[in-house]
Amino acid sequence: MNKYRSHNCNELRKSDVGSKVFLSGWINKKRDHGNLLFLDLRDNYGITQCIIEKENSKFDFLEKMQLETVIKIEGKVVNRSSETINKDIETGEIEVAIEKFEVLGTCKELPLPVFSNQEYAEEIRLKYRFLDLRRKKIHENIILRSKVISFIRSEMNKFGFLEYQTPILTSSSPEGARDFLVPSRLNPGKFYALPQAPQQFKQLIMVSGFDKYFQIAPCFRDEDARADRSPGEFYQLDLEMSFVEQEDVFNVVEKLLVSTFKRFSKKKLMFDKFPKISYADSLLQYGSDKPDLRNPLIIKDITEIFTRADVSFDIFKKLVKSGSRVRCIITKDTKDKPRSFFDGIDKWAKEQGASGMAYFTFEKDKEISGKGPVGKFFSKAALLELMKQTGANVGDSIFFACNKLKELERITSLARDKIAKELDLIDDNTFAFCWVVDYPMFEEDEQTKKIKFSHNPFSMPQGDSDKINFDKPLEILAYQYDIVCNGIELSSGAIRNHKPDLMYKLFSIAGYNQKQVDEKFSGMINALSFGAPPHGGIAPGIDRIVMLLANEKNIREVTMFPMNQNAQDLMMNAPSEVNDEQLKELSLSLKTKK
RNA sequence: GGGGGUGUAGCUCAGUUGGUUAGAGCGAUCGCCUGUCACGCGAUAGGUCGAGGGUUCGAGUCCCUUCACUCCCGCCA
Repeated sequence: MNKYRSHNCNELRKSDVGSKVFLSGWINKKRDHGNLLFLDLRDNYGITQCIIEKENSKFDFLEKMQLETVIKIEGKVVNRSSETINKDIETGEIEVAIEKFEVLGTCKELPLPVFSNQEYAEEIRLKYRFLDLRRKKIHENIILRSKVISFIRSEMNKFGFLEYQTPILTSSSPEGARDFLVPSRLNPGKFYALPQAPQQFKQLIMVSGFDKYFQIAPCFRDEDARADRSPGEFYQLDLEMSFVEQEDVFNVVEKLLVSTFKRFSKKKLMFDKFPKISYADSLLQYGSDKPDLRNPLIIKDITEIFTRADVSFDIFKKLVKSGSRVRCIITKDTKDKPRSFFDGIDKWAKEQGASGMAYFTFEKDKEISGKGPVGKFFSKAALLELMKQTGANVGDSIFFACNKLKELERITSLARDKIAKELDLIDDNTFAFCWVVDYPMFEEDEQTKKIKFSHNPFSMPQGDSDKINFDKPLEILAYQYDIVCNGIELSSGAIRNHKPDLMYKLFSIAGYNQKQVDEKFSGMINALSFGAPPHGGIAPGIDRIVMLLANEKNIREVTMFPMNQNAQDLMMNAPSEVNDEQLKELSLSLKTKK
């Protein structure tokens, strides 16, 4: 038995009554009755109520003790009478009668209370993160994160994957996010970059013949933060496999995510076998490549209707003639919804920067009619055709918008979400995973109109490499895929291009000549020409998985020591200035000096 | 880089149309209280109303500038 405790604060039960124990922990809460003091002692494991009476010579001293002081108490476990049992804590049937105690760590007046369910400003939570982390909810989130990570490690091992570390100091890459740079002392004027992901290394691990790799890998990207995106660093379950097709990667990841989510959440899984949706279909049906499949609403393209002579909705007809499209969302059996519901959506759409959402409800008295402000513009035949194309029935309503494709996708995607929330169609107690597949290899840069890689330049294009039509690069699809859960992008991956010739060809379309590719990706391209196996992988985001499991909307709630939005660590004061000596060693001088 | 929100006691917040001495709960300090588990009761202390400037007889409140935090857009293969 060690000198601090015989038991932890969640261990004592009725069967321990009568035994003498030592407990150490934090004073979570005191309830002072003047001649009788209740003191809740807390540690990582739980809470034990301790009591002391006036007769004890230590009473006055203990009565004055600050909350969050760390103490060791010595005493006897006693039974609680039935009416004083606390069912909310696991040790609630007993309490410890304090005989002696000792202060192990004093505590100043608290800048933020630990025992409270109040919300605090993040600034103060991050500055005193060690106090914040004592609080129940976040303490449990961090423990959950640890358990999820160990579970994933053990599952991956069971699947035959081995974990390998890859360098943290590596080279800057031209594609993707902004790099964090680290100046080299031994190589003046040169810089390392922190890896945005171990992308090239994991492929090199495959070329090195290791077959199945994984790593809980830190990734560093110098981009602006969001609620679900830490500035600076985050973690991925990075994995890669040799001699595999897309389907092999899917099988591993599906098994892993299903077992992880079933183990760590009570929510239902909508699919054990994740549906696959092509990128093109996803944009059409959901307006986004991150579809929330809990939402049953589907977007349909009804542009053709607006070319009919018996449709007189002239504003839309004119826009359609100049290249805009019309897309709609059907809501089931909404004929009795109040006018305010429909106008609310229209008003909301305008607030989102759209020109609004038109709507009407399909009604039938003797004949089909469209009830609503713009229903009158459609003939009976047009209405019937519209119902046929969209699957709408009498009593259903239609919301539609007209715009250029990209903007139309944006607004219908938002509307799909908004309408579903208004109608309460999304089951918050469900996880709906899906694969988004068949991403295009290239896309056109909106500003420069140049062709660029749409995702990962190392992805394998689909089809026989002899037969790919390189003259129409925007039509080339890649074996590139994403996992989406409840509208959140969890990860993306690909079957990689392991053929150097094909790689040069694809890079040339994106504007890199052979020499540039050799320079920028020397490690990779060199390796691929020495017998590279076909391989592929994926990298699910650990932080977002834990967010979903912990039901948190903010990534900082599942991160132990996060930085704030300006990428500062308020507790450690990072980043900080360095002295001239350090700069000199690194051959650096600062342009801006305060 | 741009847009929105917030900023008042250690913490969480209220503060009316611009009006005289800026409030509450929790916490702190002191006192009372032997069965609480958000214990209860009483008292006391605690404020550069984020900062600076302006309008006004008078500003927490209105205007301008600025700072911090946060959410979003851009960005993030």
